[in-house]
Amino acid sequence: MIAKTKPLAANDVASRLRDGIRMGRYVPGQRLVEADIIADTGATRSRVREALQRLATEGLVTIEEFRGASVKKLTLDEVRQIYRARMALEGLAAAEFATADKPDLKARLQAIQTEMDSGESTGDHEQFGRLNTAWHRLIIEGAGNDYVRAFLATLTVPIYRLLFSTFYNAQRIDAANADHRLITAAIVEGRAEDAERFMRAHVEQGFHSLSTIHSHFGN
Amino acid sequence: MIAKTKPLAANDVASRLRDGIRMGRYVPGQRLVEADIIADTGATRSRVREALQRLATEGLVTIEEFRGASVKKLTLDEVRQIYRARMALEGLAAAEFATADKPDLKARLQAIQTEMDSGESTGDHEQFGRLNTAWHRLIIEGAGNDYVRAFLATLTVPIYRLLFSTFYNAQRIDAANADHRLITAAIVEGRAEDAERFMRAHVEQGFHSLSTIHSHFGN
DNA sequence: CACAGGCGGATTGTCAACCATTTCGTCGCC
DNA sequence: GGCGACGAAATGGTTGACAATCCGCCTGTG
Repeated sequence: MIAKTKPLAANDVASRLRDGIRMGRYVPGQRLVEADIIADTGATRSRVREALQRLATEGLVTIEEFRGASVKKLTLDEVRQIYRARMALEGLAAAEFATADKPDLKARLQAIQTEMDSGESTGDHEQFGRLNTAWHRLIIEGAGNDYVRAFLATLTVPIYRLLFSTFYNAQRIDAANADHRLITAAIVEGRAEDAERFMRAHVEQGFHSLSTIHSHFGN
Repeated sequence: MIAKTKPLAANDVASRLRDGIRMGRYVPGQRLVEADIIADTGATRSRVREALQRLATEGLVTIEEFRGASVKKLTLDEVRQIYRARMALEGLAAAEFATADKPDLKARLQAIQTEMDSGESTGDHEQFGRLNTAWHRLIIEGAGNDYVRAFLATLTVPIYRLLFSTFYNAQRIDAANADHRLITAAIVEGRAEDAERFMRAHVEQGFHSLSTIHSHFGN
């Protein structure tokens, strides 16, 4: 990479805002005022506007005419739709990864799995959350489908905080890890159909656990 | 719609370019010069640039630094990835439509089906192409999942011309329509699993028919 | 005191002009 | 004919300005 002294490219501003939304620094419904972002990032207005446009096409923020950008609020039904799409796409990814001939990636998946197993009942939800995202991301990478990867990336961002909130229950962690074990084994052993079926069930289960907690879903 | 005297919004410019790419007015690899688009559409440069940026994030065009935008060339492997993603998402859409309680939409699907059946062996590939797109689009709409709809929209645009090229074979039309009949029946009768399985097989078959013709796939 | 209406600051939408940087064809020279 | 410099063309990006709109606040009236 090149170390530029330039202020900030539009991509950087977009990434920064994306992270801010993912990490909960910006809450749903909050307005993203151009001038504030300029003050924060030092980017020019055109850059900021371009970044906001990009986030809007990703569905992360909504732009209303003369009202500007605000972090998109998710309906429960929209969360459901996201999970259905994830079900189909991550299921596909698991199946493709299983049939792919990528021993090194499969070894890494197995490594993450054993790490999750070892720290399973410690109840460290933060560590499990990290391993969980790494596990999912590795499967997506293993599928080798860039379109699927891009779609899933945009699907995962708006529900990132919600994902973590489900793991505050130790029982849920154990259940999720049991799913993970099944899926990891199926992928490593090349059983594509099993991998897909288990992954779909896993994602669906994730939505059910989530919808029982659904607290914030503004209107 | 509102009849504005304004020149052209960025969205309009993007749609126009999208249609141009879909219809083959712009061929893969062709450069999209800002000044030409300005002359064509009457939009300002900022609009045009914004539109091109948007198309770039959609993956329709590639932007190289100081070289500008050009219509993206698709590798055969990329086409395969698109079809795999379509398989998963349209399969999901068929299943969701089957379980949904939308009698009017299902009736419209049946209507399109009978129209396709009636004109099946006439070999009118253009009409079949139109009905085919209407059929697929209706199923996506029937699923009621906006994320899936958006993803499939961006997936379908770059392969639109290729879709039509497979229908220049009357035999292929008959085979495709046989698939359609199975899927339509499954959706109308609410058999979600069948609808999904048949739709996945249908999309996969579409890729196979296409890959036997693969002539243009620059590099 | 309640409320309708207007006023002005704040924010966004849009454009035009400007300059730097790079690409690429062309022309002259060897 | 080949090669290098030059300049037009195209893009990347910034700045400033102005219009349109929203929203809080203030005032006048009943």
